[in-house]
Amino acid sequence: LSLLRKLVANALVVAKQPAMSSLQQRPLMLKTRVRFSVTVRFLANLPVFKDLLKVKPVFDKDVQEAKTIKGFRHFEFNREECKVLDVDTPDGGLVAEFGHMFLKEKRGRYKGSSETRLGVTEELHIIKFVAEFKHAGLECNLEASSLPVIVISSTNQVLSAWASVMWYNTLSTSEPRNLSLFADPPPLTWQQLSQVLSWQFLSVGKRGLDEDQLAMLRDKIVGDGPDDLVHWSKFSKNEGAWIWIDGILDLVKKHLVDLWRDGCIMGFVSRKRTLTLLQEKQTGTFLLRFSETNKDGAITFSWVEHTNGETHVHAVQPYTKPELSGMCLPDIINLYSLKAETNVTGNPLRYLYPDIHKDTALGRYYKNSPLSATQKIIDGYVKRTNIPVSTFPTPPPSPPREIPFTDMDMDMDTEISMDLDQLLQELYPDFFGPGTSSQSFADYSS
Amino acid sequence: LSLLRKLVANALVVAKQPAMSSLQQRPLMLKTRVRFSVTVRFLANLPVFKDLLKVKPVFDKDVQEAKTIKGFRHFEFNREECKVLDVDTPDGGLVAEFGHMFLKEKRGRYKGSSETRLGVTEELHIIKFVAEFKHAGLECNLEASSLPVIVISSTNQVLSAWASVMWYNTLSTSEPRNLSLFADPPPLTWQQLSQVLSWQFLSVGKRGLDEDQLAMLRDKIVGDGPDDLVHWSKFSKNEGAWIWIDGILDLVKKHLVDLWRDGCIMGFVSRKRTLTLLQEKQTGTFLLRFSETNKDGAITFSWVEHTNGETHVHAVQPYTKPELSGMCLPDIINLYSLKAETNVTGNPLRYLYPDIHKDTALGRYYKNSPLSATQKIIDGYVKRTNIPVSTFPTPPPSPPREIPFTDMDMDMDTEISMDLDQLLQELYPDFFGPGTSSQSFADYSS
DNA sequence: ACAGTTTCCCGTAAATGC
DNA sequence: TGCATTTACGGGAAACTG
Repeated sequence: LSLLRKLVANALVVAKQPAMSSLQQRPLMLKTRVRFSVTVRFLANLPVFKDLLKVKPVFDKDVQEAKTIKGFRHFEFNREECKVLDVDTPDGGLVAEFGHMFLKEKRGRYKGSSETRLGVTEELHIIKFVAEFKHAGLECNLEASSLPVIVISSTNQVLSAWASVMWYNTLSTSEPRNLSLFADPPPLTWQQLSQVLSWQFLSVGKRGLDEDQLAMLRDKIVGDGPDDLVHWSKFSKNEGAWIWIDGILDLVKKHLVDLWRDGCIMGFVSRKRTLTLLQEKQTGTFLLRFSETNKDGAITFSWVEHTNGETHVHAVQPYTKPELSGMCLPDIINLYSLKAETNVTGNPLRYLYPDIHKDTALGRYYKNSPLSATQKIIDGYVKRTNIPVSTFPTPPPSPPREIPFTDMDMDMDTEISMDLDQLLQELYPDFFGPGTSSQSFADYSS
Repeated sequence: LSLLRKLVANALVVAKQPAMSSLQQRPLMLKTRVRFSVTVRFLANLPVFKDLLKVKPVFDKDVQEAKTIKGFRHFEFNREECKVLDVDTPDGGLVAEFGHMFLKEKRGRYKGSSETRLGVTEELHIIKFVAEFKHAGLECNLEASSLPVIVISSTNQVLSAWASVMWYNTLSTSEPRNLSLFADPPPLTWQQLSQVLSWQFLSVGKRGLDEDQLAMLRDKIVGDGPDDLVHWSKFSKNEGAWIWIDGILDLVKKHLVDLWRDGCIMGFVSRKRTLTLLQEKQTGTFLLRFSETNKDGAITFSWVEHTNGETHVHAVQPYTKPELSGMCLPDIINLYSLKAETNVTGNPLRYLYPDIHKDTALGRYYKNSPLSATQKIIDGYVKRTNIPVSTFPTPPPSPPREIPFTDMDMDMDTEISMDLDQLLQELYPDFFGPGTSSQSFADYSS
């Protein structure tokens, strides 16, 4: 999520007449000590007022919350500055642009006795633009308000600030501006939240979430509670859904935009459903799904194998962002190999679910193109590629496990995994003996 | 290279008596807008003076160069501040510590008519500490000078600043302090430079450079000129030796400290010498050498192969820092495999030059330990490793080429490589036909 | 002691200046 | 215009602070 650095106040409103402002009701995000610019536009397009209107930005003017919410932070601009509204060249309106502005915190937070206490990314601030208008004995005050602003001091707060943005935006389509929204934040219906989440993927990856993906998310986030409501604290808290989804959004943005846009990634599918879907398909059918445990975004592929009348579904250890920096997912899929002790190697991945040949689905994304593959020597050096290899997993697939957010906890999750490993060891002791996988390639010329 | 952030002025000298200062003659590096601290210590250990000495740091006081060298930058401290010398708790000396200081550039460079023009990392500045001493009618001025200071504004200048530091330090062991050193910088003898370079490796990797390594560097840097002198402009310029060596230092620091410290890396060996050394050894003998073309530090391995009475020496495409972040060099060596069309795979690397088995030399650094390799499934996921693979390079090794810095130029170098490829293609057309290296693994279950 | 919050600063990219 | 130098700021980590 890149920071919004351009704050545009579209309206300068005549005092006491809060007309206009057909603004989208979205809060903005500003980082202290980072430059931004604001443009104020006088919507009444009257060049007559030229040179008569002096505008000045004021932070949190008349904001009640600043004096009632305990610990509410105070900020100020780097400089006190007035600007005269001038004619905008293209369309002739009156504008003033404040450039090179930044925000710094003023010492002395409000230490009221109020019981409400907000996290910094739950504080909603306002930038007001005030202007005096004096002409021919007439005198009146003009005021225009920016959208609500969330002020952060570090990029590590973008995550939770963005959660606030989404929550506020969704609720503000129905309610009027409420800067105390997070003092007692209303829940969202799943219908509302799912739409917002889908938009995030649309915005980052040019494709929203489909019914199946949303259904999986609904199971994880809402569970089978009595109602369809998602509560703010549950959504935004450390182990909540948002941190996980945001990690995936970032993963998509950095490494999977094309694949996601073209619908190659099923992504949000439970293990259980993966099993159900794949076991009916032919050997070599695989699908891509996001890790449900990795908080930083990770993706794995699962594939099905029918041998000797048995059906196995396997899933590879999820790939993380640093790993995908080394090799893109299509190449990984293209090169992935299984290795048995007998040294027979092969790629178990053949058809992207439901039945599209992997080269048809992903061929256009391969970086290791056949062309460059013909060059075995470059600049006198022997070329090389990394081949992702697993040792042949003949044990059956792990039993599916569901991890609803409602009760999710990393420690518990780890324990489940341990039990699972133990179970596997009991069922298939042969596969857990002392192995030699890292040495079992035939030694060269031996 | 991490920035030196602690500037310690050990001496406060009575005016006109530049005694003491058994300081190492090393310039320091300071970055504008980055905090540092200075401690001034009054070496005459007399607590009698307590509360009588007020010290104040002044930047470039009385520095002639600031007024004679064209474009010389001016700086000032973030605040004017005097401090009273106080008793230092442990040893009873008089000290004042200036913390939270930083430097910012003052507008208005000196635009003298002098013909000398220095790069910013060639400017040598001074911080002086001045004190007035008044007692019983007596009055005198005390002054102490810091070591020379190189002021940079970005970490991208550390590279060339460090070159200046080395040059200055080497020359200052014989000459007195000379802030105009780089106006007409004297050359260093190879003897001097080689010692400095060896120190860099000692400092970064706990092991200096041996005779063979220095001989190779001498060939590259001095060539076979009439004398042993290395000139500043040649050393520090963009295509000079330092940028290349610094890239290697950084590579060692980030990914190869252990290997370097234990002497596993021959590193500075020419291609020609690599050929000579390896062709006498048994098949599977390899050595590690740094890339001579990659400016950001890269390492490759060369190995020898005797088959059918022919001897071939091959070198793998060099590994860069980002690649080594994904897998450490010992693991790469341990897992490296050659692949022929017949699907026979194997690791051609067996003995670290001269004849140490690779597991003996590198085994302790393997991250993919046999223990973890026994686990084929983790948390229900199939484990995986990346195996670095090359397609069998049957053509003979590339003809050795020497790249002396004296005439080195990247463009030319690239052309040489192109010619080399063309040559290889003419000699061994079979190996440049349409290949299938990325698909030639047997397809799973086909 | 600790968690939420801010500062610090490297390293890269972009902007600026000459 | 190109190169030298500075600024900008994301991101990770340390420092702060109640």
